[in-house]
Amino acid sequence: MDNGRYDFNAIEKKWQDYWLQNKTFKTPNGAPLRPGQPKPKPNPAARLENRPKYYVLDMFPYPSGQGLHVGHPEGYTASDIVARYKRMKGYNVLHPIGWDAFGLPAEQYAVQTGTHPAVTTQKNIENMRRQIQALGFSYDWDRQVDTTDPAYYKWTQWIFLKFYNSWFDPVLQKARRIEELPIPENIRSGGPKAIQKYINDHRLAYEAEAPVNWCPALGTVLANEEVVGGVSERGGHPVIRKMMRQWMLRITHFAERLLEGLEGLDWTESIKKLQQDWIGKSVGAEVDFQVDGHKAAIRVFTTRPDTLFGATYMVLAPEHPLVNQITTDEYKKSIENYKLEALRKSDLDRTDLAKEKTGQFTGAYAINPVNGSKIPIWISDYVLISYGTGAIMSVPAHDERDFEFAKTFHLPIIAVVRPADEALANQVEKGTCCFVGDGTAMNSGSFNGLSTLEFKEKITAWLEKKGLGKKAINYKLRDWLFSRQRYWGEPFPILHTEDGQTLAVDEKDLPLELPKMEDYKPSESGEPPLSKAADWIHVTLADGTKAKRETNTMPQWAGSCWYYLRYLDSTNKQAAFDPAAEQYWMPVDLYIGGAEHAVLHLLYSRFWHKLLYDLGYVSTPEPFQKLVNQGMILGEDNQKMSKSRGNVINPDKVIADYGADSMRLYEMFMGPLEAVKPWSMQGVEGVHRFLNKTWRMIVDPENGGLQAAVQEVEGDEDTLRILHQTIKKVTGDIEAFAFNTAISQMMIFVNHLSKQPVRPKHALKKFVLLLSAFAPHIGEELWQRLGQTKTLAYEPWPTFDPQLAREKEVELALQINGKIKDRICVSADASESEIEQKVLAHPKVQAALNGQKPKKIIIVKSRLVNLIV
RNA sequence: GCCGGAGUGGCGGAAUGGCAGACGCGAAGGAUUCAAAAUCCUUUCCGGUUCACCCCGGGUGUGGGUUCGACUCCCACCUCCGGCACCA
Repeated sequence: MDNGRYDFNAIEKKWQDYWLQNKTFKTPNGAPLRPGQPKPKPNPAARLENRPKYYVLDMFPYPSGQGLHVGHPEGYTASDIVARYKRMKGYNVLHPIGWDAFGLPAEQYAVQTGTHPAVTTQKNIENMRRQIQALGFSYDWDRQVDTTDPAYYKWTQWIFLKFYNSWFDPVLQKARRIEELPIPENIRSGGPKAIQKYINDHRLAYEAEAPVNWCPALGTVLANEEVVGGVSERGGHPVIRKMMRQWMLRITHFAERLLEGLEGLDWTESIKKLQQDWIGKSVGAEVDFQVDGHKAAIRVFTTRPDTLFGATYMVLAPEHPLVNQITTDEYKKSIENYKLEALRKSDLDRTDLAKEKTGQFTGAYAINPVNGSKIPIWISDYVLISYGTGAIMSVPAHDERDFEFAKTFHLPIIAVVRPADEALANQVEKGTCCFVGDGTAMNSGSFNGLSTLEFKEKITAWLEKKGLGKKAINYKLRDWLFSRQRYWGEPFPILHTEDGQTLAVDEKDLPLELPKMEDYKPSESGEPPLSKAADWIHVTLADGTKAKRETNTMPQWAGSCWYYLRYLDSTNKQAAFDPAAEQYWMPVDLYIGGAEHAVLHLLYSRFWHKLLYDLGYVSTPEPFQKLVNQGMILGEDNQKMSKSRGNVINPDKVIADYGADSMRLYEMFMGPLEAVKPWSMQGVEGVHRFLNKTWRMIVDPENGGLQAAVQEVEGDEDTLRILHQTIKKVTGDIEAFAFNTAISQMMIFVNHLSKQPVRPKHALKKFVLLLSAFAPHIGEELWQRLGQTKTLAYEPWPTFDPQLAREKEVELALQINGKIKDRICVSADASESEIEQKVLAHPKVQAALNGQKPKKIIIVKSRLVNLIV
C-alpha cells in the first residue's frame, strides 16, 4: 500500500495462481434429468454435479497477433459476473473459453513473414490466454478447445460428413440420412450413374460450379457475407465474379426452420429482425408466361399477382438460360454485348450508386396469361439470376424499379391498383407516379373493385385452377459457399477418384490432418495451396483405385459452428461429445458477444445445430436460449478505436496501472452493456479510487490488519437498511444485466460505511461477496482478511430482508396542480388519510386553497401528493 | 432509399407514467501537508433576484397531443449511430 493504494499487483497474482492451482472453477458434468424428474433447486450445499446447470458462453475469440482489445473484456466480464453469481446461487456453472484459431489473418501474416501459421497461432494463443487469465475470469481451463487441433477438427470434419451424407426431406422438413433418400423410378431406370447423380444432387454438402466472389489479392473465394460493398471484408481488396467449382451447404432448405426457430428465443427483437431480414421470406405466386412463337414458357415469381393485368413487359436476368433461345436474329449481337457487359461488372458496379437502369430488348414477346396481350421481353442486370426464377413480369405502375426501367426505355405503364387518395390515384392513372401500396383493383377485367388482399387470394386460386401458376415462397437466403482456396483451414475429408467420382473419407480415418507445408502461399489462379502437397494429395484406395484428395479447405466459420458443443466434453476421443453431457448442459443459457455476429455466425451455428438435431445428436432444436450483445467501446475521442487514429486502449497497460479488478469494474460501470460508449481513463481512476476506498473500509493501511472500526456487532438501523438495499439492488441488477447501476449501489454502500466509526463485520462480509462477482481478486483477499480460509467462489449469495431494506420515513413531494411546492416527511406506512390530514394542514396548501376544498387529492405511495384546486 | 437503436448537466450516465440529473468523472473552494501526492469536507442543470439565507421561473433533440401528472405513452419532424441495399 502506497499513497493509499492497495497492492493490486500482488493480490491479483496471488489469487489467479490460487484459482489455477486449485482448479477452483473446474466443472463436473452432472447427470441429465430423466423425463418427469423434478429439477433440483439451486443449492450451494449440494454436490456440484447434483446442482441445476447454467451454461454461460462467451463468443469464441480469434487469437489475433494484436492480442486482446478492450472490447473483449467487456463481454467477458459481464458473463463472468453472471457465472460467479450463479455459482454462488447454487448452480453448476459451465463457463468455458477456447480459440477460433483457423483463418485468414494468421495465414496472411505467415505469408508475409515466412513463419508457419501453426507457430504464429500457438504464440498468439499463449499471449491471449495470458491476457485473459490476467483478468481473473472464472473459466474451466480444462475444457479449453482450439479449432486447429486435429483432436478438435476431427469432429468438424465428422460433422461435415454428416452434411455430406444427409438430404433434406421437404415433407418432414428435416434432414435425414442419405441412405433413406427415396430414388424415383425414372431415375432408377437410368442406371447406377443416374442414381449416383440423383443422390449427389440431394446431399446437404454438395459441389457446384458457381459464380463466386473471387478475391485475387487474398487468393480465395469469399462468401457473399464476406464481401462488403464490392471489396473483401478483411483487408478491403477488390472482389470479382468468377465461375469455379465449390463446396456448398444447403442452408436454404432450412430457411423456414431457421425462421420459425427464432420465435421462442430470448434474443432482442432487433437481432431477430436482422436474421429474419437476412433469410428474407416472401410469399407470392409463380406464374408461367408463354413465349410467343416458342414452346418455352418463362416462369416468374411475384409477390403481387394482383398486378398481373398491369404487366406490360418482362425482364430476364442476363444469365437466364432462355435468353439465347428466344432472342431474335436481329437482336443477337446487342444481347451478346449486353451479357458480356453485365458479366464484367463487379458487384460494386451492379449495386452501388449507378442506379441508372440498363437493359436490352430480345426481340421476343410473351403472352400475358390473364389477358392474352403481347408484351416485349427484355434482359437487364437489375434482375438477379440467383433470386426467384431469374425472371420477372414488370408492372411499372406499381413497382419502383419497373417504373424507372419503363421510363428509361419508354415502355407502357398501365395502372391496375387505385390508391385511396384521389390526387395520387389520378397521377397513377396518368402514369406519372408509381404506387406500391395496397388499394382497389382497376383495369383488371372481372377482378375490378377487389381489395389488394382479396385479389391476391382470388387470382392465385384462379391461376392454380387454370394451371398457369401456383402459390410460391421465396427466400433471399442463398446456399452457403463453404470452401476456400487457402491453406490454414480444415481439410475436407473428401476424395476424387480418377473416373470422376466423389468419395467421403471413412469416419474411422478422421482426422484428416492438414499436411505440414513449407509453401502455403495462395495462387492467383485459384489453385489451392494444398494442391502442392504432392505426398498428401495422392491416395490409393483398398481396391487399388487411385484418387486425389480435395484441396480446398473449410472457411473459418466451420470451427465456430459447433464449439459450444465440444466444451461439454472437450477431451472425448470416441465422440464429438457424450450425449449425456449434451442433455445435461444444453441449451446455452446465456450467450454474450458482439453484434457483428448477429447474422453470420449465429445463423450458421443454428443451421449446424438443426442438422445435428435432426440426426439425433443433440436434444434441443436451438443452441442459444438467451443472447446479449455488448456494445462497442469507442476511443477517448468518441471515435472507433483504430491504430491509424492512435486512440487504441491497451488492456495490458490498464491492468498494469490500475489492476484487473479496476479494469473489470470500469468496463461495467461505463454504461449499459449493450450501449456504444467511449473510454475514459479518468473513469478508470474513479472506480480504482472506489476499490481503494473499499480496501480502507476494511483493512488498516498502517498495519495491514483489520480496521479497528470493524467489529462483531449487529449494526445500526441505517447501516442494516443500506446493506439490505444493496443486496437487493445488486442481485436484481445482475439478473437484469444492469451492471452499471449495481456498481453505483455498491459505491453508495461504501460511501456510507466508510463514514461509520463502527462497521459490522457481518455486513462487510456480505458486501464482499457481492463485490466479488465484479472484482474477484480484491473480493477473495478481503474475504480472507475477514477471517475466512476457503475461496468465496462457492459461498452462498447473500439474501436480503425486505423489512430491513425498507425506509422508515419517506419524503413525499407536495404538488399543487402538478407543480412541486414543498416536500413533507411521513412514516413509510402512513395511511392515506393521515397523509391527507398532514397535507391539508400545510401552510402552503392552506394558502392555495384559500378556504375552499380541493377538487381532488392524488396520493402515490412513498412518492408524492398532488392536490388539484 | 428501407429497417433497427439512440438523442437528458462540461463529460459517462440514473430515473415500475409520480421529487429529473442517482453513482462516477471533471471543475471550484476549503481542511491536512514545509510542499506535493493521497485522503477528507463543501459547492457544481440553466436563468433571474439577492448570493446571507432563501425565493421565483425555465429545463430531458424540435413541434403538437393524451394525462391530475410525460425523459417515459401517441403523432409529425430533425440529428447521430448500426444494419441492409435493385431480393420482384
